[in-house]
Amino acid sequence: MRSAVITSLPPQRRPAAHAEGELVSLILSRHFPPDSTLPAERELAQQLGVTRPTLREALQRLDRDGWIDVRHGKSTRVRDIWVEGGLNVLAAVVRNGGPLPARFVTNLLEVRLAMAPAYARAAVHANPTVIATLLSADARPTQTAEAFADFDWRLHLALTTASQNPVFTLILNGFGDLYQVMAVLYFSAPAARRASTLFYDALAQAAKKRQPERAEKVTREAMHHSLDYWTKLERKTRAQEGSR
Amino acid sequence: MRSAVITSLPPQRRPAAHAEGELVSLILSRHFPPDSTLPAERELAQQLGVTRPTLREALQRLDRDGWIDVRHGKSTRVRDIWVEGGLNVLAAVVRNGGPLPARFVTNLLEVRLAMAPAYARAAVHANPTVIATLLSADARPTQTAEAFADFDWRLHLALTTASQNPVFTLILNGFGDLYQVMAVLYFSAPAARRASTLFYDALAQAAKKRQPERAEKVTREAMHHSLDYWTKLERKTRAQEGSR
DNA sequence: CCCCTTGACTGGTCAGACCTCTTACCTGTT
DNA sequence: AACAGGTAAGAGGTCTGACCAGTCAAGGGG
Repeated sequence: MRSAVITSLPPQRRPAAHAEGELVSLILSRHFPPDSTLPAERELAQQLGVTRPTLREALQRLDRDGWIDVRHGKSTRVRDIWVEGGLNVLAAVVRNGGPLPARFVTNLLEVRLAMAPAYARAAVHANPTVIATLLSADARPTQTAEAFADFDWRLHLALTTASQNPVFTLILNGFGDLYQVMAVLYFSAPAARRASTLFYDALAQAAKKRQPERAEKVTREAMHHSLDYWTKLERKTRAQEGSR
Repeated sequence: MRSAVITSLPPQRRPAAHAEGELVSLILSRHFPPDSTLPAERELAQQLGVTRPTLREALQRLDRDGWIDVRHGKSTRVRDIWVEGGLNVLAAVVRNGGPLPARFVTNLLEVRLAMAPAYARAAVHANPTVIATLLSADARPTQTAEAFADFDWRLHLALTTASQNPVFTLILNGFGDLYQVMAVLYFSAPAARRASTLFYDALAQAAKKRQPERAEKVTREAMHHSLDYWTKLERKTRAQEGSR
């Protein structure tokens, strides 16, 4: 790309992406604290080195995600994302390497623990064969963390779809990007892979026998188990470095 | 506002809002079916009666919400929102009066049933006094559907905040707009208001006595009850009109 | 036959002008 | 002195038309 001589320049975000990323960073770093007000667009555009139309495209996206509140006539206000934001902020924070809440992964696992049993049950109730097929022996992931992460994600997505409740799918989509990242971490532990394999077996059984309640139960146990596992692992890690 | 002489003109959306709304409608009506491709921006802008920069702002927002997939060089693709969309599509669909999935409210109530017990428990565990205060007698809503809807929404929001798990809050924010709309409908039934009052009492008790498990239990029962109630009501309505 | 060039098509960005809404301040009236 | 109205500054919203930059497939050279 470009003159191909200069090789190792950073990815070089395009202007709009640059502006957006920069703003997110500035907000996360509290350079623009919540409830403060952003500089006027003309000025801000100049500061970020983009033109106003470009800046505005970025602002529109940020507004939609809940980072800011732009309204005609008034000056743009910075919102408190953790209070007023939408699910998209998660992905954005991760993309920009911002500081996630300390127990962030735990939080995600808690939410999953709350939802997964419900959609697993509904899925087995409404569409057991699809689940059974997906969990059949030959579709199982190989023994690598990446393969497991991918399979696990697809499984949950399939479960929400099969559950006939699109809201579950929409919520899950909000996690998307991070799920895989954190899942690779999680599945890098052999014990985690073993535990999940057992879960898949149990769920496959429940699906084959068309037992929604059983599916709900095994899912809850599995989600609970992974949450516990992560909590312990986190405690251990924190103890041995004492960071952040 | 304005010359104040002409009174009943439709709200008259501004160009950007118009373009966005129009596109959403066209997608929902399958004029632009999922996985199809949108006309080029220059052409589309002309068709919608806006200029390209304006159209692009709308496109950026739609992209962020998961309606479309715009990528440099390729032509913009329409996504299947119910599969690839984010939580924001809910609000957008409602705003544009699109056809919601048939059992839509039921779906929302199911999700709430899955999550509310979890965050109620966490909230009472981490922050019982806040909950108790919020539920104290003098803060209770008056006997109108609107007051109940508002109070109920604020309660759930407060619970997620107090739960110390921001992910719950972010998810809930995604519902926001619709929650209130559907809640007013729900609470227009006196029986629903009575049931919720009992739930508030029980939750207040659990908070005062610092019993997370009890909070979880009463919340689950209450959510279950409202789901059942709605399901029956829906069945009745459907039976007597046989519409859609 | 394959590779690479090239051009047409699509989105991305720029520039600066002008429109519209919000607000606070400054009038003139009561 | 208090209030209603007008007014202008400053913010976002939109328009114009030109040019930049990816993508992909058709066509020409090795």
